[in-house]
Amino acid sequence: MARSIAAITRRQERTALRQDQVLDAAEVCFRAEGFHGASMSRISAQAKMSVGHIYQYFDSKEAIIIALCERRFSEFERLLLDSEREYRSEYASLVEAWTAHFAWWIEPVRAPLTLEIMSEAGRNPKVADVVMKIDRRFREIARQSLIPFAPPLSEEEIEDRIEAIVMVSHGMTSRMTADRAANPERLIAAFRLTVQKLIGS
Amino acid sequence: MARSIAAITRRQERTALRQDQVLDAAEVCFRAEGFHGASMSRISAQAKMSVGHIYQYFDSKEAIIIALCERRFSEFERLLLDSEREYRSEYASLVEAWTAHFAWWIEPVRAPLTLEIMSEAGRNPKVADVVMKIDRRFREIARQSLIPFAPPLSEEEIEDRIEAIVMVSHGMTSRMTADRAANPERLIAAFRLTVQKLIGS
Amino acid sequence: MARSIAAITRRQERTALRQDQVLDAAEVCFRAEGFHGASMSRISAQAKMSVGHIYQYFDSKEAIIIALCERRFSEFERLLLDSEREYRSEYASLVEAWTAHFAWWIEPVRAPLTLEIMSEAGRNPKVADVVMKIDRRFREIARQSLIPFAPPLSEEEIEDRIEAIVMVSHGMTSRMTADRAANPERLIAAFRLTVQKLIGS
Amino acid sequence: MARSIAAITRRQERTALRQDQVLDAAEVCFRAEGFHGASMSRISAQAKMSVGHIYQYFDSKEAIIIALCERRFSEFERLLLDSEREYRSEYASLVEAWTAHFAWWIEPVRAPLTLEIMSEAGRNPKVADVVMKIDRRFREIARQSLIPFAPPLSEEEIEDRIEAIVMVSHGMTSRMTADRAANPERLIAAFRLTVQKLIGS
DNA sequence: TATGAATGAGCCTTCATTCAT
DNA sequence: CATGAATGAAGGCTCATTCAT
Repeated sequence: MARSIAAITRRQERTALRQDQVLDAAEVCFRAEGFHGASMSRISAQAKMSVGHIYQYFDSKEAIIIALCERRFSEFERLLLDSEREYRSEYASLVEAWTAHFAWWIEPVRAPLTLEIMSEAGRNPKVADVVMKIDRRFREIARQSLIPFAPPLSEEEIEDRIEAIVMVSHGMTSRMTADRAANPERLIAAFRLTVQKLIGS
Repeated sequence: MARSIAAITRRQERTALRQDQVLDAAEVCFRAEGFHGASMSRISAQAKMSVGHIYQYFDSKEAIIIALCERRFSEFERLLLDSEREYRSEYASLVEAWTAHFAWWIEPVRAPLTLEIMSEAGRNPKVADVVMKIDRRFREIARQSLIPFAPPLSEEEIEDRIEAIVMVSHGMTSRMTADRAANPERLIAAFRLTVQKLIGS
Repeated sequence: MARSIAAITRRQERTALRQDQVLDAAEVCFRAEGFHGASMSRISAQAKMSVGHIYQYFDSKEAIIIALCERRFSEFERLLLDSEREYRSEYASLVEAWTAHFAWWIEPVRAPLTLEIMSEAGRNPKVADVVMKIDRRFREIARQSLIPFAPPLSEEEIEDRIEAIVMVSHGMTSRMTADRAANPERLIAAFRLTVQKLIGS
Repeated sequence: MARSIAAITRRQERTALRQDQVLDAAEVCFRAEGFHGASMSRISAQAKMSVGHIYQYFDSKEAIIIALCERRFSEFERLLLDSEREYRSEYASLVEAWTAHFAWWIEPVRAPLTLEIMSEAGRNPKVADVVMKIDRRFREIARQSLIPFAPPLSEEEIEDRIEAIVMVSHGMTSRMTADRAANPERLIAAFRLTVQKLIGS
């Protein structure tokens, strides 16, 4: 029995490993060719697995897309939670924490796929759901961080500020992707400035 | 002779008409399925033209994509130029003018395709070129509008502000596309707030 | 009435002119791309006529192919007849006359299309008919030229020699086309040698 | 391990089998419609394989054409080598050996495709390369066979004779293809006559 | 006479997915 | 568990031909 449980666990681990192997490959392909441009056969080559084998871990190409979105956002969520504890209700610290988070988003290997996800969310409800989930999650956390500054701010003012920050962060991703010449540091500087202005006293 | 000139003119008009007919159809299809998801045969059905006929006006599907990007951006440029004259160096007027412009961007029929364009720009240099052109154009205009506020602002501070505004505007498009539940008015309110904070005294 | 006849004549001349214009263009295109590879639209561009206009002179692309074959062979026939009178029953003169004729065939602009015609004749009965006609015509003439040498040759021996000469001439065309490095003069030398050996005493 | 090797071998055999299946079908189609007239879908029907499957064995239609040329010529080369040993420096034997070889070429299922290959070689460098290779190969062998007759012949005279023989052989193919009424035996008789005259004492 | 706009069938190729091994 | 052979629909694009002007 105990042995059987161990076996099951081992199997699950292997499955998780294989899935990541596929997702890593898919990420590379999707980044280079987009969701529609990438092909299962190229993904399988990149993953060094046979096509048939991939279908043992994912029902369809779309399932890979969804899983990739989820993985992407759960990484971000982990990042968010890790640093949440360190937030103090100090203005400077908050600005820096957010700046750091969104710097993560625009790392050149990340931005293009994120944008592809947002674009796909406009057509594919499943993708839209994943996006909406992380969006809500981030706003909760952001709200908690902003409440210490609340006294002078109405609830609505807080929401506007959060929306604004979400928008700039999306915008960074977009600029980073669309403009080969974009300078990440400049984008981050502009981001920091915006956040400062928005939550500054 | 006069007749021949008239004939040529008429032909040019018809060509322009047909091209627009294709671009309109392509816009609908691309919005619904993305650049790569849409098929020439569906575009041709939407345009009520035969596939072959479309190829008399555009060399390839990619050429349609490029033309669509250009059309999109030239509309925006016209909007920009039309209102440029009305800018006064009044703070309120400037904020409102910009808010109006970017409200144009996020009209629900427009945003998804814009995001698709940005995403495609990350892979397709030709699309990236078109995007870069309009980006530069907008920044020039924005710079002129911001100069009256310049005294207290260094050149670098102006550039940061422009970059920030560009980012929020991209972010509006992204949010509008990815979040079916997004409320345009809220997005615009957040946009206005950000601009106010950024160029406010 | 007389005027009407003149008008008709003029029209016929114009028609012939136009047809040649098309055939010249088709020859260029067919040489470069083969019968199937060449397109009516490219032929029309080369001919500096509209597609529709071409269809006023030829019923179909196939009709152009047939007409081209006929023109090719009637040129050759004219060449043949022109020099027939000069044949004397002298051995040297005959060899030289034939060598000259077949040198005409392998001029680099001519050979590839001839081979294409032979290949097409294998599938297209109409083309085969044209080929057969010129073949018969040539053999008649050749037979007349060989009769002076007849005394020592049986009818069958004459036919074998003619067949052999026809074959070498086809072979020149094939070699000239398929081997970019082929040296026309060497081919002609080999042709002359063969003819000498065949009809030599 | 042994099993794995056996498996690999079996796979290779199957691959070779499938490739031949495709080449056989392509040969039938190309013979009937030419390289450019034949369609992949018709080839796939003839091969009783799906189109997609064919593309697992050949990169493109052109690759099939090339492979077919190579197969054709390697069959001929094998024929050549097989009988090379039997050559004796006897005149009669040589004439008969060559006659037999070239009789192989003009078998009715073979000639049309050979001619198509020669025609295609005029446009397609890859095909031209294959043709040139077999041509060189044949000439080497022919040269060796002729050397015993060399004493009275200069090197140049040998080359002329070889060229002549090559030409007649191409010519047989051309005649066989273009003239439905051509009698193979007559063509072979004419071929034999030519060879006799050329290498006869 | 002359144009080229218009058609849609057909081209080569690639695709996501299934299944025998 | 793992492979890749197999499918055939669908992809972008070109074609010969017709016809309104």
